[in-house]
Amino acid sequence: MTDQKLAQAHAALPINTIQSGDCVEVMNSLPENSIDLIFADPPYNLQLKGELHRPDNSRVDAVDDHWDQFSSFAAYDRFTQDWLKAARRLLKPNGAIWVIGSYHNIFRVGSALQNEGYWILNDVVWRKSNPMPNFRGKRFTNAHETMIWASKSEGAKYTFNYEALKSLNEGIQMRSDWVLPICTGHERLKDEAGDKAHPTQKPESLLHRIIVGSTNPGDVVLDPFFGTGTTGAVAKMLGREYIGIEREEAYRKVATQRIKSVRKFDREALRVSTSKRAEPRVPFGQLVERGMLRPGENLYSMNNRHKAKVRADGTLIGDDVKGSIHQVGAALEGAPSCNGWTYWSYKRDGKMVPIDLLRQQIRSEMAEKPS
Amino acid sequence: MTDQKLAQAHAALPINTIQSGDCVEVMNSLPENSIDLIFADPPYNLQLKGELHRPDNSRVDAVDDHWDQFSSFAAYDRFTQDWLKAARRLLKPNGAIWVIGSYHNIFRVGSALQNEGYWILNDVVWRKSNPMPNFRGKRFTNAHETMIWASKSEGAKYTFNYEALKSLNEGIQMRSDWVLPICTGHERLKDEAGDKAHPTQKPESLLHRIIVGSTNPGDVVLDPFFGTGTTGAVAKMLGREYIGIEREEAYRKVATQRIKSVRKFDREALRVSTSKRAEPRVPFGQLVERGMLRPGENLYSMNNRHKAKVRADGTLIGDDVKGSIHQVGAALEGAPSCNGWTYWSYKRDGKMVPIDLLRQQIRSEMAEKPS
DNA sequence: TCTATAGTTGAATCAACAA
DNA sequence: TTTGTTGATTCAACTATAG
Repeated sequence: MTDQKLAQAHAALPINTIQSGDCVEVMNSLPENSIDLIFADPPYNLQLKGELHRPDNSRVDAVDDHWDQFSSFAAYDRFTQDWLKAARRLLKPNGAIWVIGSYHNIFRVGSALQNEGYWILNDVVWRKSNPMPNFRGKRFTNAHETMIWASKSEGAKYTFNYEALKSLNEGIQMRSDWVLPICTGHERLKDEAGDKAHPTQKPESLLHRIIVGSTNPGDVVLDPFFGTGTTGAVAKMLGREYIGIEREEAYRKVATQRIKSVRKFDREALRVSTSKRAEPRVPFGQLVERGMLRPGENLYSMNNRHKAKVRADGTLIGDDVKGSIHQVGAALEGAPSCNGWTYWSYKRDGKMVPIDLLRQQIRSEMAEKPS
Repeated sequence: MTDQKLAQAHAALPINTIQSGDCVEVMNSLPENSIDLIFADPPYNLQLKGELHRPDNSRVDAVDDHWDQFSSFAAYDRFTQDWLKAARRLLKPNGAIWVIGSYHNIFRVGSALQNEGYWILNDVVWRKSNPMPNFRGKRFTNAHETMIWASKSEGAKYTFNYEALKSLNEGIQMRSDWVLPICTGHERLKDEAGDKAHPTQKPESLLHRIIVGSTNPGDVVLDPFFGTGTTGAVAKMLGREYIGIEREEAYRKVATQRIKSVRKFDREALRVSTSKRAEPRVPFGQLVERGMLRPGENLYSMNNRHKAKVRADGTLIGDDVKGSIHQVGAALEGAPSCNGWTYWSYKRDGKMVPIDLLRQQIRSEMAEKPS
């Protein structure tokens, strides 16, 4: 499309503004088939009950905002269907949508997307490198969120910048799981009181990948739950146009200020923080789970003076001691610490084999196809 | 539960067998509230040709002859609702279910779970270390599958072997993303022709983690889509009982053969790390009764900022506060709660000794001579 | 200016038991 | 069923302070 035609098409749209009001009403007021990409971070309907404290007795600041309250799944489903319908009307035939959520809501969202005629292209998992732990030890650390990427309909020619994503990933095809840190530090916006401006601000790195991967420069990106405007900020950096919709004035204010201070990237700045991968940590338990060592099997110390039995949970049990490979090794040697990986061997065909060889085997498998 | 009672409860169940037939029919023929864990890997090919059947064994309306998205989803939803309903009837009140799927079906499954009254505990991502690449470069490498872990209902006391899973992960709390390789090599079962016996055989490592984490030895694990019996094989290894249901005779045959050759791990190897919660409760007053602490003696807080006096009835009295070791600790710290066992120390020979050591002493005496 | 240590925080459906 | 008591439980980053 020429610049002139592009300008014409954009003229009917409130490009690079934040609209106030209900997202469905605002979306219905915009022209159909006009948007290239929609990114949506809808309320998750967390349904939190009481308070939660950390083991040090500090209180967890929960997401208890009014906008996350729904009376039932049915009410949440109606809300979801309404905004997805309005969003789909806006999308160009070859446009696409990304929606992010957690297990509280993502299954409702995914079903609604399918029901409304969207065509799911991938679900992508955001694996958080620094999630909040499960303080009471009652469940798994909630260490990821799920994003759904869908085209307007089956067979649509959606945008996918395969090579750009591949180069973002050190030359390897981008996978459906992305390891990225949560939004903290200077990136996390604060209000006048110094508290977080928004309870669920998303990291720019996430939007960077999405916008680079599924739009081209000049495309229009709409975010119906704009919040503090991460979508707008990243879109502007990357030379895309944005339209935000946000009900809360406080959020609109913060977002406006934020985006104003964003500069469009020059080519040089377009590099992405590619954190160097450390050697992946391999838990000993994985050798057991994967059947490389069998529960009940004996391990033998390097000096052949001690032995210990492997248990199903990846701990060892020796004479009067049990614990990790490191703990048991240290206890048997009367040493303050011990590297269990180099201390223990197992027997195969009458020969002693260091368990560290098994770790190396796992590491080499992981190294072939990193994230 | 005693061994005798366990045997009685199991008598009504076809323990350690593979039932043939439609999973809904078979499940409805089993006694309610009898199963500890259900693992399900349901079919998820929505375009599949007539594989879906209702409880009455009638085929779900043709998906292949007149392709229609909505009727296809509706049919899959009915199928899902039917088997989830039958499964929930079977579960003990504190039982749990795991279901695995991909973006094609997992959103339907997750919504159905919530609609049927299950309570989602986590969604867990299986991050494949060696997935098949996306050859055409049109989407992201599909590098994960999603599992949903749910209890029978909200508030149920599901089994979660927190410490065992933490041990499997080298002492760090297990996260909701699991990095495990797909099933290949010797583990991948072949048919007579040398082709893979089943298209979606799951790795044993996956089931190892699930069964160690959410069952105890002797528990009954049911798999309504048994396939080549990974669930049964791992359950047997880990000293759990299994019930498989499978329509296809070819799969039943492979699974039977496979499970026969599996050896159960020895008893000691099956014992896993347990949490402190499982240890017997010791009233603080017992330390006073036994003369380990004298009435009138002072206890000192961990941070050495507070002290309190022990009274003959096992309560403490500090400045303006009296009550249990926990209540006084909480009051002095201005905290909502406090674990008095780890908060207080006493003095012996000029040194501070945590009172928790005295509790451990009592516990070890109890272990020697169980009442 | 650097290093070491202590403190803070993040979309969270986060207890069990006895009276 | 409700209420009160006991007591178990955290990981990675970033920020602020002290030395």
